[in-house]
Amino acid sequence: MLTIGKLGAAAGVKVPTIRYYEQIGLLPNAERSIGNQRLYSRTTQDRLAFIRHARDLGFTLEAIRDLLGLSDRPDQSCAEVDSIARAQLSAVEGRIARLQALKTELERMVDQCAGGAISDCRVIEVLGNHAHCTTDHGRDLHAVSE
Amino acid sequence: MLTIGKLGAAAGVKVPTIRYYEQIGLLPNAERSIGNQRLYSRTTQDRLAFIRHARDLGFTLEAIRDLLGLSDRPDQSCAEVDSIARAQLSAVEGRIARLQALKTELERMVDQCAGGAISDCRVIEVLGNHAHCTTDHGRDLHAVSE
DNA sequence: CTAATGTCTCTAGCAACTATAGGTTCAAGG
DNA sequence: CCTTGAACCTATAGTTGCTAGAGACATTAG
Repeated sequence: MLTIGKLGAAAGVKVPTIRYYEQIGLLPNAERSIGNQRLYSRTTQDRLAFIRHARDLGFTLEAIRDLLGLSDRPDQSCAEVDSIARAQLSAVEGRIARLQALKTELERMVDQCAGGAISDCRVIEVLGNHAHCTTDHGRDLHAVSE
Repeated sequence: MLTIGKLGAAAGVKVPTIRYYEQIGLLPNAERSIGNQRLYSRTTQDRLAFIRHARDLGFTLEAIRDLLGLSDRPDQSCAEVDSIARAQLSAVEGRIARLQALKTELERMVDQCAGGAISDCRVIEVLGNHAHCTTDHGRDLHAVSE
């Protein structure tokens, strides 16, 4: 059995984050020692590693909750798992496309900066006027990963 | 003079967002009508357009605050403006690289899914074990744009 | 004049944590 | 055995950039 600190170190997750995951029900309520400290088994360590890895891949906690629920029913079809993963993939692809457009615009901006006074600054100029942009960079809502 | 609703429509910013910007000091306290409603001039409309555009390009509100402060001193060097823009560019570039790694991993995951039962599911398997990954996708903290 | 829409303030909520405060428990050293 | 310090506990508030709601006042169209 591991203490919360050891578990965190092992999984690469900070201690308050583990308590937070327990609080929102992603991790089961931990067993407690006589002195009321949390104790974790191998099973929980695996579960936390799963969560951590999925977070690294940009899945939301809600998606992870679903994936964990599905992984607890090993005899069912993995169609739903697949669809969650595909949704995540296409979210990532969309986000890349958006960022590419931003990158183009930002490059144009900084390339045009001649290093003079602010009154002539292209960056300020461009920011003040969207008509200077070549790409249709829209809004980038809902980041795929924190 | 525009009411807050007209201003929002003109700039593509929602009304509560405008009030929020005023609250955090990004926009000056608006003049008021006799009935205590906010009234906006052309100047404020430009300022809001600037903010909106910079947000679209992924600048944080803090960065925008700095840019606005700088743009109010037109006779100074634009070196600082340039450095903020370059920082944003490199943040975007880093983020693209990260997302490319995620994309690779997600594609591998979903490509390997044969559509069988969850017990054989590659997605669950890969998520449970980082050793299956080819790329070193780390953590993607601090999204460049919300 | 009335009804509908727009505006006002204030408060709370979202994701996914992180930080702080003030207290308890545990393991090691003297 | 006792003390010190690290690690743990709970509970609450803060982060970013908004968004949503409640309940009251202002404005405008018919």
